[in-house]
Amino acid sequence: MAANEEMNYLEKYNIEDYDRPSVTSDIVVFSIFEDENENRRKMAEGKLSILLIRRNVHPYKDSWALPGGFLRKDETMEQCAIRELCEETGLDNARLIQIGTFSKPGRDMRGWIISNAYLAPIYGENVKVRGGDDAAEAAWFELQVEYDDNKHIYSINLSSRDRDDEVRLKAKAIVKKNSCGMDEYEVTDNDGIAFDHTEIILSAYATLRNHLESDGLAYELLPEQFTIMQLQKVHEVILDRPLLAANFRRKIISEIEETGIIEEGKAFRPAMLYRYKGL
Amino acid sequence: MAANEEMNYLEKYNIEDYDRPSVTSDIVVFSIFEDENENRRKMAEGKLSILLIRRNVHPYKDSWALPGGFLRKDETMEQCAIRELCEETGLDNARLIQIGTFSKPGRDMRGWIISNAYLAPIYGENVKVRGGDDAAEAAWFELQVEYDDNKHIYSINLSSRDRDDEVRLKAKAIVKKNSCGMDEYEVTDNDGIAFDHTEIILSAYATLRNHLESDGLAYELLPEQFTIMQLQKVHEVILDRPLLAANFRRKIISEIEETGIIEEGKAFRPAMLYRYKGL
DNA sequence: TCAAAAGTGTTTACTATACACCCATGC
DNA sequence: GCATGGGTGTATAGTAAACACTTTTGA
Repeated sequence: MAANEEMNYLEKYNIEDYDRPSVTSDIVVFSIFEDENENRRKMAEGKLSILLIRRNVHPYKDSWALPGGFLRKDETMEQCAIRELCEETGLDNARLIQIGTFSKPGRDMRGWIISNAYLAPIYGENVKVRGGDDAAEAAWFELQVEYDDNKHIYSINLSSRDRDDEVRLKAKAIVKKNSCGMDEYEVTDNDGIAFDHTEIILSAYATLRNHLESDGLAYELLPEQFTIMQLQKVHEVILDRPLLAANFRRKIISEIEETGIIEEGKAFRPAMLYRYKGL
Repeated sequence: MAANEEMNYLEKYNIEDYDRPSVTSDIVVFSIFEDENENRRKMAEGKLSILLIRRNVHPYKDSWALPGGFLRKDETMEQCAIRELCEETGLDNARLIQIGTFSKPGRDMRGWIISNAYLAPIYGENVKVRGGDDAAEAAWFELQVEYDDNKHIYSINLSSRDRDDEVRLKAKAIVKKNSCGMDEYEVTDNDGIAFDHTEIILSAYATLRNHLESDGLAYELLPEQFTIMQLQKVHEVILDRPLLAANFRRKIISEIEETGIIEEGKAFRPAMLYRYKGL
């Protein structure tokens, strides 16, 4: 009886009667690339970078944007993000962390479009990036974030890697608590970053820093086998401060294990390679 | 020129061409209610409770569900959640924490509907709850969550407060890591909880525990002025373990301040009332 | 007087931090 | 030899946990 009634109801129910938004995922793909090394005695420094695509369609044609795309009917939000990430990088086993929902009315001039944003830390050394259908090209940008503690202003600088013509993008944003106590970024200056992607990048950066130690994200940015110093450099680049090697070793030694393999070819004492125990 | 070209493009662009989901917010409203006190010498114990509504429309007619509703064109996702919370409780200044996106195909038999879920810890002592348009009634349910460490199974028990006929809801779920390393709940048993709301409640509970200390959520569950022991009871109920009063006091004393007012009327030494300094 | 919370003091263990020191390597 | 990272030891400071003890209240 009740089941019958329910079936009747569902048949009459037409979801088209209500206004609906388009839903997208945007992904902030992080990777760390080693600089060219001028001094053989020193370890290479790394730069935190994110993947951007240059749009070849309107709106924001020729601007740089985060990779992402529309949610399809047969997939979850995460699967959508994984699919987009895979289209862009070929990687299909990355870890994704949800950053939040971006839904401010007017954020996309094409209409009512909301975005669920994710971050994906990857080891990008061997990854070939390629643009999707609405992108002319994809490129890595070194990310530099500065924070003015007094004015609560974040400045971000992005500069392209591996391109003949260097591209530089800049933006500034003020952090505020919104009406329900969440951090929110209000962009005040923007040079070359499409949509509200500055806010998404800043949120992703904050989430990456917060989840770095508690969630083992640093290991995603390294190959499966790595030295402790490589792991330390990842932490240093993301936390943006130097760490003491002796203390760092003791702190993380319990969550990694020796591979037995010893690194060769460096102009200093060779190090053991470790792997993540996976908590 | 370029601006003109962009305008032309946007005019031709028809967002209706693409398939779109309906988007809702669901809110897990937490509150702690003191039990009746049989012993005047003891402080009342509290029970963690959540707010559910009984659906009076299909699907899941007569089942209990989380309050929530459809996203409107002129609001953000958070504003949608605030609006729904206000409709249900009259509160318009609660803190909301985003739990995540629930988007599994088929999660709602009415069609393609995805949900962004939030949690809202509130001080509910004086709040009158009422159902919205698709709800026959709203009621508080005491929430009890148990975890089997070996089998990775969560059991949740909900039992109604302040109702003539006691309602009991139950469910079990297995925790797994999904393909991108996030925790996911797979419901194995369910008695009376609508949609995938068991998963949402479990995610909310985990988020509440995780953010309790780092984010000052405990203060949302108390009136503006409170004793340290009241604050400790909130922590104890949520973390589900006893704490030592002497240590707890020292741990949180730096984030609260004295009001100067001293509690009266208890059958034991009166306590200072404090307020949250707000980090 | 008594039970229970309010509040202080103290001991012990653990963790974070800083730094001194030796080792191993390629140039 | 020497600069640099690899790795160990150790002293100090701060925090967390456990517990003993005194104070204050209403019944």
